[in-house]
Amino acid sequence: MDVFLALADPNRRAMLDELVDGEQAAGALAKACPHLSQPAVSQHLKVLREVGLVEVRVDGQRRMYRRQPAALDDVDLWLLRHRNQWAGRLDALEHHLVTDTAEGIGP
Amino acid sequence: MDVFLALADPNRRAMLDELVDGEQAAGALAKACPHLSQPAVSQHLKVLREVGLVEVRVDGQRRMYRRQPAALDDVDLWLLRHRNQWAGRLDALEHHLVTDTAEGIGP
DNA sequence: GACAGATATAAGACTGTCGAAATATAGTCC
DNA sequence: GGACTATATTTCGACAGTCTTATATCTGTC
Repeated sequence: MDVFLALADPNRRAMLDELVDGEQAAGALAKACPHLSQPAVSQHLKVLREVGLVEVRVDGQRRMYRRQPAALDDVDLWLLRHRNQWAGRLDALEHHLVTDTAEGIGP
Repeated sequence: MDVFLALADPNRRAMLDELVDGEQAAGALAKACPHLSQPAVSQHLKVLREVGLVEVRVDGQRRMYRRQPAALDDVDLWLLRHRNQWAGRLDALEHHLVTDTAEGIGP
């Protein structure tokens, strides 16, 4: 299993999304994915761990997970080569960004 | 099948890599993947077509394929949110880039 | 040490994907 | 129209990934 394959699963991407705001306990992540059982979440976390996308910190009886963005370097490198029209496409990209996340940024 | 899943296959990524320098006929792509049969290549091209990563142009009895980088926007958007330490990580990224591709750039 | 909570692991069924072989379609040349 | 080339599609078997249920492990509390 490599990083690309790990990111191919929507549930795993959603779990990484949950971690954007900071570290979370495995249980909290499980509650954030109500359509998944606890073992399913644990298995996904194992995959994310194995490819280096997350790291764990033991805190009492909880395991706190945090992202490890360095693991995305491979994906970044690949994308950079396939995005050599960067300058031309940045506008559309930025437009998407603003449109999609504006409601979460206001005062 | 979505873009993330399409990119999860190393053969499909290799085929997109082949297209970086410009459009290629399906046959040329098949020859670039000697470990794959012609039907296998055709199936991968179908997947890439369906998710919008490539487009076809009919030229006589050949089908010329070219990349469609706009289809990578979803991936870009996702990565941007997971790379908010950009400034801090750019150095490492650039270092990788230079190290990995230097031999192909020289005078 | 027994118990409860949080998380991980094991085992099995199900599903989807990959690749090969055979076949079909479409264009070109004679 | 027939032979030939290039590409696509279909069918099938094998394998890998994902989910569920049941069980194990570890930690803190009484």
